Amino acid sequence: MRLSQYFLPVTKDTPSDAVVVSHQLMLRAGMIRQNGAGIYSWLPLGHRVLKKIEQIVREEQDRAGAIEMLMPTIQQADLWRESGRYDAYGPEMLRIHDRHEREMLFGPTNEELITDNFRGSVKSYKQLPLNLYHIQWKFRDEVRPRFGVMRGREFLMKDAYSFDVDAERARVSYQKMFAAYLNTFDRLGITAIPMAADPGPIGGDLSHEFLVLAESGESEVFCDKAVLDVPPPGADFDFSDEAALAEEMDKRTQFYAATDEKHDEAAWAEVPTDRQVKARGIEVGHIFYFGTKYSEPMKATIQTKEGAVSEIHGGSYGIGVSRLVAAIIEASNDDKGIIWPESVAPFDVGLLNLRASDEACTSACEDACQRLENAGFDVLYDDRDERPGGKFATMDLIGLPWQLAIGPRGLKAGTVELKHRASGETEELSLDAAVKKLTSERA
RNA sequence: CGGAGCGUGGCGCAGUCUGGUAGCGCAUCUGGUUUGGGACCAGAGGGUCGUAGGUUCGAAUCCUAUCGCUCCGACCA
Repeated sequence: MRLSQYFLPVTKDTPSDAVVVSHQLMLRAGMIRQNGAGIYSWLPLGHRVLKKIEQIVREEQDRAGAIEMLMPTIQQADLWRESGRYDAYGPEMLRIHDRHEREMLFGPTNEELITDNFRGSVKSYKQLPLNLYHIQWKFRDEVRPRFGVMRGREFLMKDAYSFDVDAERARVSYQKMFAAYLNTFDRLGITAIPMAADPGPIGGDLSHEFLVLAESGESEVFCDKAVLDVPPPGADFDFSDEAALAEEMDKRTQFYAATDEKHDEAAWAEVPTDRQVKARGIEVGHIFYFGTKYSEPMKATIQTKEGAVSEIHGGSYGIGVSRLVAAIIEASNDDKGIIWPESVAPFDVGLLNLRASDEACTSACEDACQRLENAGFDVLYDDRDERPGGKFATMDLIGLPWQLAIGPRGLKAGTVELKHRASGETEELSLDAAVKKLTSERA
């Protein structure tokens, strides 16, 4: 992509409305633009990141056996009446009317809708277990939206819903999502700690929030440092191995980890002092088992092997996709700007033409661009005829993993400048060597 | 919803107290000089001061109402 033909409205000044670093950087890097409180347009650069995160989330859900579908953003009120949540949900749910004065709502979540989809088609235990998910925009009329897309009113969420024949099988479904979440966040380049959460009406131990440690986090968290060192299940993990699934969960839950809501001073005191981590965290995922909470009022039943009619046991599993964009930035930035993990960077390489008015320099850049793109890299090529200073600053701001700068001075010596954004390491090498290095780094 | 603050060109701000019809920096456009880490010179375009009333000869400035945004608190991916 040529920067001269792209839409990347970066700014030097920080908009005064933004107080947290991720919000400031997203505005400055031209990723988002505000429309109203908690409502944002995703500009091209932000959109690319959003889509990359979404894709990783999708791949990991698929790997864990969940099946993607898509439910509408606007729903009829009927189902919510049936579940009893139309009244229970409160003003956070945006209620609207269509032209016939029918009561509608902009979905804040989808338990009702998915349960309705399910009960209409699934009648037998033979069709279980089932885990259906979608990645869709939600709207919650938050009392106080803030921090940019961190707490927006409109936000993109992955929500999965599991259906099982009984509580025991539901536990396995839950553990699959637990493991999938660990892999997902790992691939996104962040450490998200699973923490005991309020289990809701069913009780038990099956509710966890996943939190990324960051100063601007909205929750206070307490955990045993050891939980941070447990490696993720990994790409080879076998989701059909139930013993391994249970173990992945146990490996972490053996250590103390809780948000302020669930904090237990007595248990905390037992954590060795040198391992106590007290910090702030951003909730990026939340999973819970809710049993028959929806299947009961909505009569989502199946026939068991024995021929009995039984309510299914459900769980739901959310990941805040749009929030993750901000969370990743919170976890990875410096005074110059964003530092994207390679997996979610909007482009792989920023190519800087240091002297666009120079024919030799420009043709060298074109050549480099072509070669990198042929090698499968997404390249953002700054081909504008401008002085170099601003180009470097812009590239640092938008935080692409690699910067390749080509100018007449280096060309005379046969070299280009390759900089690794995260480490700041810069080296002068031939274009061939640079392309080779990037290719091998990727592998 | 309770408390605090703010709305002036795309962005950051000054001007408001002490009314006299709008200014600065960045960005943008033109021409020129430049070009290896946010250049310089000259020129130009762009706002009628959130909106609506009111007071006044005259309102960005005073009064009233209203809309919006931000921050702190209670809730959530």
